[in-house]
Amino acid sequence: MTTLAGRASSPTLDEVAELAGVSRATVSRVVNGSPKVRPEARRAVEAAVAELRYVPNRMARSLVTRRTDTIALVLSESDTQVFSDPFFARVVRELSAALADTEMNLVLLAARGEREQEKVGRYVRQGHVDGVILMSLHSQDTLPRILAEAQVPLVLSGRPLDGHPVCYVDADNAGGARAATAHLLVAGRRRVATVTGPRDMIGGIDRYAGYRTALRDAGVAEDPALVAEGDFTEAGGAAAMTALLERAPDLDAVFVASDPMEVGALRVLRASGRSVPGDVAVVGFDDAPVAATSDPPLTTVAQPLGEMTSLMTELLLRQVEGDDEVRVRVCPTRLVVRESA
Amino acid sequence: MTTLAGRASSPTLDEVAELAGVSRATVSRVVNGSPKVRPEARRAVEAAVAELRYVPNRMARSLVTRRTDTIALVLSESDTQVFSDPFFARVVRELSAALADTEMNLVLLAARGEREQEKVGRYVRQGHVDGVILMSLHSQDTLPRILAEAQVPLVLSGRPLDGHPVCYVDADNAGGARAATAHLLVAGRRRVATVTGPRDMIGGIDRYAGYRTALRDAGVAEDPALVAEGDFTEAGGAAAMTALLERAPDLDAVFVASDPMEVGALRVLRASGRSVPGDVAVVGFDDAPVAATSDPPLTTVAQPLGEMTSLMTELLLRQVEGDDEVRVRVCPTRLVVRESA
DNA sequence: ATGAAAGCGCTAACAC
DNA sequence: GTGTTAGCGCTTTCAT
Repeated sequence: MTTLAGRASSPTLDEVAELAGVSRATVSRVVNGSPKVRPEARRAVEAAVAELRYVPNRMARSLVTRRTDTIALVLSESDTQVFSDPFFARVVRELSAALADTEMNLVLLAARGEREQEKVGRYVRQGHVDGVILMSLHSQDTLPRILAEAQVPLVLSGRPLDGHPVCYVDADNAGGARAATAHLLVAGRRRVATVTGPRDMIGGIDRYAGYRTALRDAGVAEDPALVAEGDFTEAGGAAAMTALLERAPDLDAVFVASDPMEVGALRVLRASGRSVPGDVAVVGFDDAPVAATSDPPLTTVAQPLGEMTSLMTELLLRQVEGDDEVRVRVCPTRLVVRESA
Repeated sequence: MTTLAGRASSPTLDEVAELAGVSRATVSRVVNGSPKVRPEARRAVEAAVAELRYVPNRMARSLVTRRTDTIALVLSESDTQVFSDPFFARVVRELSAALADTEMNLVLLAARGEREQEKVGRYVRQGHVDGVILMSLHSQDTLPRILAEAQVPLVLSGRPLDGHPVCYVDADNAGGARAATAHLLVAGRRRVATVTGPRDMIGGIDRYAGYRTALRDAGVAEDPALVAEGDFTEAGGAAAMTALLERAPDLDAVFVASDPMEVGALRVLRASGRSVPGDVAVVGFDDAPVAATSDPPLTTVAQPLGEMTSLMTELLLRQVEGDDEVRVRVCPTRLVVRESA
């Protein structure tokens, strides 16, 4: 009992060493799993550790190892609520899964607005984390630059808009959009519209580019009346679809550049009396399996989110281990045909 | 240029001291804003800090101060996606707002499943944070106990189900539900149904209790056919509403225990051909301002989320400063009448 | 007002 | 295999 008496502050390595009758170094070896320790001594140390409920002081350890064993997922946005986005929820889940077997910890940092972004930058520069995975959503974001200058291992989720030479993992958004659009054209659709994402997000840009490529490939001229910009939200998708129906009532297909927007677009489409996919064929970009709940299941472009997140952690951990190389990965997307359009 | 030559590792206090021509101690004083330093020396130090881009090493500082200046918001859940919940998004926003003027940092820790919960427990015990705000959603959660035993400053969001003597901030869920139900009864509604939350969440329990209290106050017997359990999601609300309409087609009012559920319930209600609030009056519990987007605006019970989060940080920071007292706050909820039911 | 010096708790050579 | 020792970068008495 006396050993736990002064429980004001937690026990140190020395106290464990004394109780176990060995030196600090040996305790350290046991705690860090070094094999060069006699089983006998090891047991004594383990007993002492258990009795004192010893937990190593991270600050002391990090001060010498220069490692914190934690990485940050930072979410940079101007004002919108990333958190409500099921896509983001999935990324978090996949990331913690990827780190589950590691002894790496994952912390989330939210940076809305300039002040918070600077706070996050400071946090990172002070050495709280070994590396960061950055989800920066809009082009005018300053955080990518701040973090790049902080000299901290960094992996971007999504290709940076400014073409900065930085490590990133992206989905083949253009390829997926192209495949989706081509699928509609091949099925005989002649008036293929699109609900795009915002022009300042890489996903919106690339998916629109893919749509255009498919049209060009098929020798179809682009009709501005068939293009409406959305904002990746359900409401935005509904608004864009409404605009499309007004401008081009004869459209017979639509490629919707995101999941939530697809839900909104479908609602408007059905409310207008059109049947799906009878009158209008729809292909959506499946960020997260939201569409799976829509009825009936539609053809979608699937993102390999699991693969992407494990690649991001791999690339990041490599940098943490000292790899200087700037690596880039673009994961293939694939068209999942769920009905005959 | 030579001063930035070896930019491999960041500059230390000594380097700044040498460049400024003062001692480490003085640099430390300047960096920490001590007033006991000659303006002249201060300027020299500031110049050196700027030139070297000096940033204090947090680990070294924390090792001696025993403070990290960061608190964690930990989200404990078994499997559901808290992240998709707009309520949670609002809490995060309010919390960072409350800490914006502080030099406290906020990190989010997601703990899904037992393994991650233990990882979070370890993270906290190792001294990475000065305190934690815990959003534990289900009753069988082990994290509250783990953290309580970790001796770390702790504030729960929501009253703990097991009545453990711990600091927490809660909304007056029972009072709000009671007011909502009473409002419906006073308006002359005779068949007041309810869509409850889960039985293992404090919010679900307390709001159901409030509903029952209101019935008892009015001398109305509770009818099991008028009670359906939801899961706080939109889909769950829709399912519960469907069940209610089947079991009690004559219901003329319903108290819905959460925002997303209200959206689902309204959809079902309207699809059934009933007018709202003509045929069926609806009052929902407004966790986040989702209902504001529903049409028409309905009467709701509003939670003072801003007040709650600032109370949580206040209570937590007090503990960090050494306050032992176990304090508890229950914030009043208020009925916002938006239409004549 | 400033500097010298003593640690904070830990890891990592280095000797034995 | 184990102990001794020297720091990691910082704050904080204590003299001056």
